[in-house]
Amino acid sequence: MLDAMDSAADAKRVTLAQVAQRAGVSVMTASYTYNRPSRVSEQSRAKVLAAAAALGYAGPDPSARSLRRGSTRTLGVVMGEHLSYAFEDPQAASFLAGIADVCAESGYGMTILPITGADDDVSRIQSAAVDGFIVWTTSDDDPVLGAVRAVRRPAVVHGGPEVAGLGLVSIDNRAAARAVGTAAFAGAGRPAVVSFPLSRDRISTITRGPDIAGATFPVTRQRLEGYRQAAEDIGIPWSDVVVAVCAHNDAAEAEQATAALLSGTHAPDAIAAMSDEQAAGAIRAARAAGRTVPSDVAVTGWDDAAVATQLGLTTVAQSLREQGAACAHAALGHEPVPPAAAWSVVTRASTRS
Amino acid sequence: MLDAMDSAADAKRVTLAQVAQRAGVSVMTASYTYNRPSRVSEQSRAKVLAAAAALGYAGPDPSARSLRRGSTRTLGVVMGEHLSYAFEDPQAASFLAGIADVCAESGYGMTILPITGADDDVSRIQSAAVDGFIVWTTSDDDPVLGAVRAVRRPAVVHGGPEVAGLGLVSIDNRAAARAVGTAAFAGAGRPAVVSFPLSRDRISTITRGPDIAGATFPVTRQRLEGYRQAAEDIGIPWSDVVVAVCAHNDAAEAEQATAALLSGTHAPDAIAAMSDEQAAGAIRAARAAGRTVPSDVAVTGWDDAAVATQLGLTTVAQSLREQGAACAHAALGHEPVPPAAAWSVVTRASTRS
DNA sequence: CTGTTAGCGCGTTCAA
DNA sequence: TTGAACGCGCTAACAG
Repeated sequence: MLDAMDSAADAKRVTLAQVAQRAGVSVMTASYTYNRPSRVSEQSRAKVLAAAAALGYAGPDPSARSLRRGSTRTLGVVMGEHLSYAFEDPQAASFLAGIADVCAESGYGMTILPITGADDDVSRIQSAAVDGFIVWTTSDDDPVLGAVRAVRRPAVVHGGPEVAGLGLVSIDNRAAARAVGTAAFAGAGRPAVVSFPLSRDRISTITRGPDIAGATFPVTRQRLEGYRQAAEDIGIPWSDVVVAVCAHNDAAEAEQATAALLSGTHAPDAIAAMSDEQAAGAIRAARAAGRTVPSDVAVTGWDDAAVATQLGLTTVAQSLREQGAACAHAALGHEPVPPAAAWSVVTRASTRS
Repeated sequence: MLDAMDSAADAKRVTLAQVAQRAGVSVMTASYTYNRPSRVSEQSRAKVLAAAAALGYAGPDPSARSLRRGSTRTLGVVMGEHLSYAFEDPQAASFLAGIADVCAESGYGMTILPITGADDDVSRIQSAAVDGFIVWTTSDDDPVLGAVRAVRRPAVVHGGPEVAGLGLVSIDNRAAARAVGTAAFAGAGRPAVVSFPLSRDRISTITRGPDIAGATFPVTRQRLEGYRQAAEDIGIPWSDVVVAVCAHNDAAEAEQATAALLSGTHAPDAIAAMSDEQAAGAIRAARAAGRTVPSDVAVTGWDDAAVATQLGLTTVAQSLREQGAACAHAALGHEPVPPAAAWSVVTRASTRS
């Protein structure tokens, strides 16, 4: 009965062997028709394609092909535990676009691995049918990193942390922070920082000279180190620098934090943020508090996004898109991981210097 | 020699069989350790995990598992030929976030299939190792649609076109356009439209009463039909309605197009756009031309994005995130495709009524 | 240009 | 609770 139904009309699962049989050729000829068409005579090819059409065969099964070839032709991207974050953050979007560019031209797919922060993250990594991994910046203690390393496939981390056995694509955050911090703090007496979270608990605080070494997000840590250096360069000890740690990269939260800073007794006259979004929030708060930028308070951002141009923000320019592409090339084994990505400080009207 | 190297230190490709052998159990026991841990004695499980650790075995091979199970636990998303577009458009980002939500909670991966517009798009679809497809709105004649249908896996189209055999998740664009168009055109004598492209060639033009039926992007077509209806409702024939067709969904291009409309001899006093981005561009152009919104020219957007709140735009509210989730559920076979997604007109200060 | 052989690594079957 | 055999669907490596 089953055999009787197993005809073209039903065709739940048509195999290459069935196609070959119907076409009156060997399975290999059918396989070649799909994989090396030039190695098959015009005649055979036509017969195979006709049989495939008749049976409703849509091409070789991708899983079987992957198993046989030992390659999935797909790259895995791990974007951190905020699912939506990946798509809502414009910088992350540029990064993904860079990966997509390379995948498209290489004929690769791009699998976004949803990470939830729960224990099963590790098994999601293990069971991902991908040839290589790209990990968006995370904390030193993220278990995902161990899982990615354990599967022994090519893998690259963007931003940090640096993990033995995995590549790293990043700018020199410390140097860039020192440079843009120098612009932010020029002529200032009370420099402040609006920061990304220090660790995965994402606690918001306002403190002076927080412990930098204890921060487990390496990108945050390195930028704080750069800002500390910039403060010390103008003779301000880190313990005098007020740092508003925000839970998320978000204009609204940065605005609130900046408002708090400015209403305090030791209101800053210079603010180095960690993103243009945060800087935009800081500027809004400054204006709401009746301050003029940059004369009353200088502000710097990071990333040189569209909003930076609009607001005339001094900021760090880097190409997340190129970095995404570099990660993809490295994960594909096309190119070695480049030593360090390019960055520059773009000086605009939001700083004094 | 090869055997000598095939030890834990090298361990290029460790199989479950090797793990089982080293653990002194059968392959099945090892398999159960990973797939049905409860069916294996504590002892055996420990032995298997120890052997796995010793050999550097990272878990069952995903491709082999997919082949055997007949399921990849991955959903494919087809986002159209602009690779970066998917990530740069905030609406598309929300949509992807909705899909990601569902994939995360279902333990599924999410593969973005890079579409280039070239002939190999079809083969990319065919060779995608996914259990189902979600197709972002495209044109009636997009070859991707045929390819998706041909693979006979669950598939959903968002927005349109409606394809036999594929599900459709969309709002009623025609009804929504008529409703928001009515708000836009209230009290107007010279209504105009700023439109998405009509077809895949993405030609920009400014014409009166363009041929609606010839538009191959169904979403554009349906919205134009709604706008025509809204114009006719106030006694203006479609042939008198000026339509600026933009190549892309982009504030800058809409601004330029609106500037052209307003400088013409028959300057509009009401503009219905197809996105909030476009509406934002239209408002900028109107102000630059010395017009007041809405008294000189009313403007409406679409999507109720953040910019709509900022600008006080009358617009169509819909949740792309929920629609993304609905697509994912349908593609997973969890739920049937819902009949039609919810929408509403949000009236703000950019219209007269 | 075409066919034969031999698995890729795993998990479902059935038996013990 | 565990084991042995088999095949998921396909393609690399060889002949012919």
